[in-house]
Formats: sequence, C-alpha cells, structure tokens
Amino acid sequence: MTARPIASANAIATIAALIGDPARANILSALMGGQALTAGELCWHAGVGAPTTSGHLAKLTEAGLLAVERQGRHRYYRLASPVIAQAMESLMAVATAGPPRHRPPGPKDEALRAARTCYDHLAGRLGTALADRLSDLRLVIIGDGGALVTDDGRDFLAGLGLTFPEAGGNHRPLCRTCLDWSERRPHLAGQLGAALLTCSLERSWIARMPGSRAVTITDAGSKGFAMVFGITPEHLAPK
Amino acid sequence: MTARPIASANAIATIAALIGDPARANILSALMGGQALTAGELCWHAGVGAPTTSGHLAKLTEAGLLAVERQGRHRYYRLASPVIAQAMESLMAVATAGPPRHRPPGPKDEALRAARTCYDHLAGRLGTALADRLSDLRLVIIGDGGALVTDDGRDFLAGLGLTFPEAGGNHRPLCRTCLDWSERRPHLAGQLGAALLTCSLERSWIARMPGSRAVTITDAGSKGFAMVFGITPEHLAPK
DNA sequence: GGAACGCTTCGGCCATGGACGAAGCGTCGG
DNA sequence: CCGACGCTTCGTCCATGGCCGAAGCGTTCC
Repeated sequence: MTARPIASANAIATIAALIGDPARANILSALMGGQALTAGELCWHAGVGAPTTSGHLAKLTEAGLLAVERQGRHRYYRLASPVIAQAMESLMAVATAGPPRHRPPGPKDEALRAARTCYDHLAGRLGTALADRLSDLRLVIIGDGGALVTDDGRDFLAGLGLTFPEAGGNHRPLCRTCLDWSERRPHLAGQLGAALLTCSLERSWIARMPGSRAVTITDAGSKGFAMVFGITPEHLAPK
Repeated sequence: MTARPIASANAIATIAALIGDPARANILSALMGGQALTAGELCWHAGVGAPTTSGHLAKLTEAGLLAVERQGRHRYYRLASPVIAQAMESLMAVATAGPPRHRPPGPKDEALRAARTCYDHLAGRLGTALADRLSDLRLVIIGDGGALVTDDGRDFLAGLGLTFPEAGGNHRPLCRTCLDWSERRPHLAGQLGAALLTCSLERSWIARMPGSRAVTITDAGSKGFAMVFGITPEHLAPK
C-alpha cells in the first residue's frame, strides 16, 4: 500500500538528478555564459577526465538539456533552451537563500559580483544598475516579479539601434526580470536583456573574461554607461 | 591541471542532488500545496518506508529546504521558503519543455489540469482563467514575465476584502506571474495569488482534494467565479 | 502505569552510477 | 597517406547513498 504520487514529480527528479552531479553542474554553469563550448573546454570545466565528460554530455543531450553542433572535429555544446538557465538561476537562488551558511567570497567571485553574463544578459552590479537606471528613467517599469517596457523605453532603445517585435504571441518575452543571486535584486532579462548585452559587447563597453562568466567594463564602457544610462562608479562599487 | 570552476556550481549541484532523488522529489511535490504535512503523510507520498523518509526529511531540513515544527507527537514539515517552490516549478518547466516526450495524461492529471494549488496560489485552467479575466478587466497588467496591479485592481480587490501593503521594500512581491506547466501560460502568484486562493477557500468556492494538489470547484464556486470574475464554464473546459 | 502511536536512530545489505585506462572512430595537417 | 588530434565507446572498478528491519525515544490515550 505504498504511494501513488503525482506523476510529474519523477520528471522533476530526473532533471534535478541530472543537474545534481558536480561535474554536470559545472558543465551547465560554464554554459550559462550563453556561448557554445567544445567538449574539450567543458571537460576542463567539469574537472573530470575526457571519457567521463563525454558520458555526462551524452546524458545531458539525451535529456534535452544541451544541444550539440558538430563543426569539423569539434563538437560545440550549448544550453538547449533559456528555461534551463532560468532553472539553474532558481536553484542558485535556493542555494544562497538557504540558512545563513558561510559563502566564501574569493577573488574570482568579486569579479562575478561586479559584472557577469547570466545566460544571454547582464547580471551582477552592472546588471542591477542598468535595471535601476532604466527604471528611474521610466523606460521600463519594474513591477513585482516582472517588467514592462514603456513607450518612452521603446523610443530610447530604438535610438540605440535596438528594435523589437510587438509584445504578445508566442515568441520570447520582450523584457522580464531575473533575480540576481549576488545582489539579491532584479536585473533585466528577456529580449531586452539580451540586446543590451549584445549591444554592450559590440561597442566594446564590456569584454568577456576567458573561462568565466565574468565580464570586465572597459574604459569606453565606463564612459558609455555613464553617458547613455547615467551609471556612475558608485553604482558599481562593491557593497 | 584539472579545473578551477565557479564555486557556486557546487552549491547548485548540492541542491539539485537533493531534489534529484525520486522519494525526495515526491516529498517536495507534496509540499508544493503550501500546507505543512506530517512525516507520516510525507512517508506515504514519498513511496518509501518510514525510516527512509525520516532520513530524507532530515537531509532536506538540514539543507534548509524544509522547515519543521513539532506539535504533540507529530512533526509538521513545510517548504522553508517560496523560492523552493519556484525552483521546483522551474524544473517542471524544463521537464515539460524538453524534447517532445510522451507525457501520459491519466485521470488524476486531468483533475490537476483543471484546478490545483501551486504552492500558495491557484494554477491549472482555473488559475490561468483568473489571470486572463483580471487582465481583461484591466485590474492587473500582465506583461512579459511579470504583472502589475492597477489602481482599479486595488479598488476591486479591496471590495473583496483583500488589502495589501504598498509595493516596494523587502516584503513579498504583491503580484507576479508563474508559468503554468499544464496550460503553458501564466497564472498569478505573489501576495495577490495567495490572497485569491485563501479567499476562494474561505468562501468554499473550491475544496482541496485530499492527498493531492488538485482542488475541485464547488457549486458556490461556479457561481462565485462567474459573478465576480465573469469566468464561464467554457473557460474551464479541457483543451 | 501501560499500551499504542509517531517518528527517529542504528546497522547492514545492495544497486546505481561515476570514475578512469585503453581502444576505436572521424577529421585535420603536412 | 600517415600521424596528431578531438571525441566517443567499451570494460572495469569502486564508493556513494538509498533502502529496510529492529530497536529506541518521546507523546498521547485509556
């Protein structure tokens, strides 16, 4: 007379178990940057040998968490869908929200806290500062758990060369918020968030740090973010 | 020369591994209903023996996923925080979004699809219908990934006897959206979502089905939802 | 006070699955 | 065409951890 539980619980368990292995979590974490990586690079990130990594990648791909693309003798793996990144962030939120455990800051973490990519958009102090400024300027309205782009906001973004399809329909949300795990406040995701990241990279306002999700703000970036969004160094200072 | 990965990946793995066990996933799923359950009830949901369940509960509590409260000779367990439920929903979204796997509907699933609780708010066709109607009536504005309550909405809710603190600050979001895994469209969560569920239960518009997250709509509920929100039987019909 | 109950702890069994070395494919470079 | 390279498959080892029965502790009921 044992249980007959809700069927979907097993589906959750399957996915969670997949993420629950340290090597696989490292792989997924590395891919949260949004760029596709080769099996070799992921092997390095995973911290295990090549055969083991290959097995993990096969499982993740089989489960639909990763997508793979062959290119020459390399195989490029990437997250199969943004919802995967979202789930990872949710788990990260649980991990940091838990009991007041010691969370070692570390030097590399400081870089991550300052500015990093979160799948395909900006996070960290830079990400939250952008969200704050856009909100202050009434270009987006950040509500509880979500965000809307105002007409002013559309005009402003068009001025930056960023245009978007109309809201609604089945395509990707124009703008949504994403809880920043280091700042504990929202930053902007969705099409808008992705466009801001792309735009910042194209203008060389930020540069990716190799082997990390962290990004550095260039001199041009300091000027650019200040000029366009009014972001001051104080916004980006730790604490 | 093995890896030096991002520290937080291990934190994710720990949490995910915890959720990744079928018995524990069942326990967490059962608690998604928002009410606290005794170890014995959870034992039934978990589908394993009492000693095993006790071990799982200890692990989950130790990790900060569950909170426990002793009451007489019973111990009531509940999710330690809403972010846990959010993470579970994210994982569910990944599970259903994945490859077009067969997902067996089943009779009990139909009840879940019709109306169920999602942690502390309503989901399923009833949940999405409520969200739709509130949106149609311009009481809330459902944007991409988020929701805002309008002034009209506040007045309307006040008329139902529901009042909320001002937005902003550190307290819980007034209203946010939550992706409905069965309808693939948003329903309303946050304080507003919780209040709607409580209100519906108090008025006996809905009744919990024992041992399940599903709820049934009472006769009074059919009238009430139609009268107050304009929800018709068509809104609640399958497909 | 004693028995029933709810839950946890202890001890031991066993399967799952993650790890690596060696070998097997495909691709690129000279 | 051969060797180096990138990645995967195969086979094997081994530890982690889930599971249960028995026993222990605290609470409630009669």
